Formats: sequence, C-alpha cells, structure tokens
Amino acid sequence: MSKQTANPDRISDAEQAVMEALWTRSPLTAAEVADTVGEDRGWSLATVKTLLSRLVGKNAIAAEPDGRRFLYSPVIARADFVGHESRRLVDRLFGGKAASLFAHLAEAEALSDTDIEEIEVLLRELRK
Amino acid sequence: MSKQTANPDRISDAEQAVMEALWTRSPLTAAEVADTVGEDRGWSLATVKTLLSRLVGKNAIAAEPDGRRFLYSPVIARADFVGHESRRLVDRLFGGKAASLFAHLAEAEALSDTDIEEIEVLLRELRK
DNA sequence: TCGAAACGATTACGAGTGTAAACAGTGGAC
DNA sequence: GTCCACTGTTTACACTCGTAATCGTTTCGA
Repeated sequence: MSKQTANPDRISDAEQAVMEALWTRSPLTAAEVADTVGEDRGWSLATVKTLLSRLVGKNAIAAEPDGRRFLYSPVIARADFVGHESRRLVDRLFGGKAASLFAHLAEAEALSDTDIEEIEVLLRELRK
Repeated sequence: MSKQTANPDRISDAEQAVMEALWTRSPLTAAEVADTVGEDRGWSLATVKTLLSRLVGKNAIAAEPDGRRFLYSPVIARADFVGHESRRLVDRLFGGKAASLFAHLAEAEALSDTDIEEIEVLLRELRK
C-alpha cells in the first residue's frame, strides 16, 4: 500500500512514447503504433502491445474493437498530462512556486534569447 | 540493458526526501535524518537507513565515519539536481523549449499574479 | 480446406522502488 | 565484566517498468 497508492497510474517514460504516437494521430492499431514508435525506439511489436495493454489498464487510452483487433485512442489529453507533470515538478522541486522554476531556468542559463523574447511576448499578453 | 543504462542512478522520490533533509542541514546521522524525514513521511528508521545506503551507492551522498557511525552529507548540490530534473521535464514534454513550458504554465493559469510580477522582474534583470 | 499470418492475452524476468525486519558488531552503563 | 542500545549490513517482498516470447484464436489466401 504505497507505490501504487501514492502513484495512481502514473504514465511511465516508455508508455509516454506510445501516448505521443496516439496524440499525434489516432485511432491507431497496435501495428501502426509499432510502426511509428517502434521504429526510433527499436521496440518489437510485442513490446508495443504490452505498453498498449498497460495504458488501457491505466485508463490512459481506449481500445475500440474493430473486427478482430482494436483501435486505440487517447483518453487523457496531452495538455492534461503535460499540466499534471509540470505541476508535479513545480511542487516537488520548487515548493509549488512556478516563479521559482522560472528563476531557476534563468539562472541556469537554460533560457535562450529566443525563449526570453517569446516569454516577454507572452507576458505582455498576460498583463492585458 | 536499458533502464539503468538509460537511467543512470536517478534519485527516486523517496530518496529525494532524504536528500532534502541533508540539503537543509548536514552532516547528519541516520537517526537525525530519520527524525527529520521519518516524522512526516511515517518512515521507520530501517527505511531511512535503506534509503541512505542506496544514495551512497548512487554517489549522491557521502558517508564520513564518526566513531562507530556515519555522518552523511550531500555530494550532489540541490541546484544540480533541480537543474537536471527541470531540463529532463522540458526535454520530455516541451521538446527542449523552455519557453513552451512557460507558455503552458501561463495558459494553464498555473501562474499567480505574484509569479508574473516576479518573472517580470527577473526578465528585466536578464535584459540588462 | 488447411496452413500461415495476424491479433490480443498470458507469462516471463531482471532491475528499480517503497518499505521494512533480521542480523551482527560494539561501546557505554551498571 | 555483562548486557543493552545503537549502528550499519543483509535479506525480504510486493509492485512497477522495460522488454519480450509464447499461446490461443481467428481469418484470409491458396
């Protein structure tokens, strides 16, 4: 009672790769996902099928029957996932303060000139 | 060949809690860490000892002998850890673009007014 | 009609994690 | 001098993750 309780159905790295494929285009069959994802990751079809099953188990994707196979589609939106993970990071590392994350990025020179410009634009938007 | 190869000595959530204690004050004995951390997390001394051992194994902390016990201190700095994890998130979710992370936070209304003000100040600094 | 290909489901297995109990050595109190 | 408390080390165990192989079924081509 603890890892899965504290960690309810977190999407793992490998699983995320599969999600990315489905966020890009869906629905897809297992074979199609494997074609897309397995390519760069060097995964076998079997591996992709396992990941798909696990994602279905986590209710992250839905499997709609289509003849004797399934068509998979995301259930959770990418924006939600991204939001969840971002918040998690901000909470874990910056005491929940998003500005601290920003300060860190600035200090670590992790912000390119382009980044800074874009953020300025966004800020002007926000200030309106 | 893959999880530990792709994931060389990552610091886990539970381990991070121990690190936080040591980043706050160090060196500490195992018992002291347990007093600090075990309290809120409800961990037994045994659990804390295990985590300390694993962290030593990962070269994240150092154990200096002090009589018949050890004094533990961080080897990696919090800023480095935070930097690493932040970059990891930006890479995984925002294609490496920090500005995208910022845009997401803005859009998700994860930025408080205070956050925005602070960021503006930081930006002015950066522009100099 | 018969065998091969294609599918999902089941099983596998080592590494990492969360959480701890059991064990062994030792130094201090009495 | 003996025993207890404390310390690090070893072992444990269930669960997740990465990565598949195998199995059972079904369908399509020959």
